[in-house]
Amino acid sequence: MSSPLNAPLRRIAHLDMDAFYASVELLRYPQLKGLPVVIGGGRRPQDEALKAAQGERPPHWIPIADFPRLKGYSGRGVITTATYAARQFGIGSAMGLMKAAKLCPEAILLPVDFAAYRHYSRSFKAIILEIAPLMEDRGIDEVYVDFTLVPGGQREGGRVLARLIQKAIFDATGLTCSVGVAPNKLLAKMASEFNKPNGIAIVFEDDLENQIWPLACRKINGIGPKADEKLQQLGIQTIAELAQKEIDWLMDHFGQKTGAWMFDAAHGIDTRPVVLESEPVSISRETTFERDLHAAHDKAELGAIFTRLCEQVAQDLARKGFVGKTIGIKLRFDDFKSVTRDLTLPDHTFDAAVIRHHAGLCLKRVPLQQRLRLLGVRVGSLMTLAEHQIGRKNEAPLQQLQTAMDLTI
DNA sequence: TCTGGGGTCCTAGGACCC
DNA sequence: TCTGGGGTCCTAGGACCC
Repeated sequence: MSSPLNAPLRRIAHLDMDAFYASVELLRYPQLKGLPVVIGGGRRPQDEALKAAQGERPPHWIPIADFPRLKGYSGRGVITTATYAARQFGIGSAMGLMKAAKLCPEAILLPVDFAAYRHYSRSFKAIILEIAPLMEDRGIDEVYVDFTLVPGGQREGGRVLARLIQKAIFDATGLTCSVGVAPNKLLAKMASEFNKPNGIAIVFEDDLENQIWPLACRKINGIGPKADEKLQQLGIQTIAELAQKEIDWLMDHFGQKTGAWMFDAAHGIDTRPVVLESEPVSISRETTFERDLHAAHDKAELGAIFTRLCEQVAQDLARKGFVGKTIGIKLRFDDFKSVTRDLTLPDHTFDAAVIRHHAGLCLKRVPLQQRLRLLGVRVGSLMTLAEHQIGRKNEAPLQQLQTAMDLTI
């Protein structure tokens, strides 16, 4: 390495809460410890019924087998997460609730409670920020933290600071997490999976061949099912095998950008910084219907849902202080194929009626013979309301300036 | 009885401008 | 006078992630 002698090693941590939703629920209902518990549902009438079904049982509990008897039942819920005890039965996230009910009828079903998870999410992130100020938010249960210049961040390669953060989070919330510390985000993310739950893993540059190369390519954040399948067809299973390929070969098979990225990833190279703040690119709302709807036959119902989605997006924009000028829709048909349409306005907006009107124009561009299972509304090309207002103030002088220049030319 | 919701980023073609 | 390339915006689809 050509870095100056006294320069500290770059030490990036990835912290991942252990079984976050399930752990929060177990904090609230310790009686459920050790039992198969499934968290899911997520469809409004059902969730209401689920909460109403509490009766003699503690809040909102029912065996999953009772689920189909709930008012508003549509059978369309999926599992968001399952406890280890439930996983023993073969239940996994994204599985349909009915399939889970077959696998383990006595499993306890809890409704998803995002407000509670957000509360714990804010708590653990606030604790990290007190200890290490350079944190990147990666969703409700994950963060990256730059340990490089934090006091103690270099001790034992980051292990000492990782332990301190784990303890602070556990003391304040009762929740455990797993931490990986490595020279960059890519490796830290992989390392945080090494010793789950409540574990710490430290990776140095020299550990690449021993610790990273034996892993499946799928373990690289960014290689999903499709890329993995293609790699397998090319005879590549492990990261070691990926690392043996020439960059040109990878670019030929996966494109310039992806090929070069794969080459770097396989060699443990990742120069992405820890990003402290970022602004949203788009805001959307979508919903899967309780039953498939037909554009003509269910016109009124569909129209009401469409309008509600637009109003929700408009509210979200206003609440977060954004305006957008690309209005888009998403449809999913009964065969699960989806299409999108969008259009860009001359000016930004957060007006529900404007969004509704242009979303409606988008909808007119889609043939609607097939039944629909999902409808979504999105607003993109965002800017903050504040920026937008400044822009408007400058509009008049700018036009004057342009006119003046036209005259000059 | 299949398959939620909210995001980001990339690609690729066409329009349009210089 | 067809001949070229670069840049940006728009739109549609898809992979991937939490």
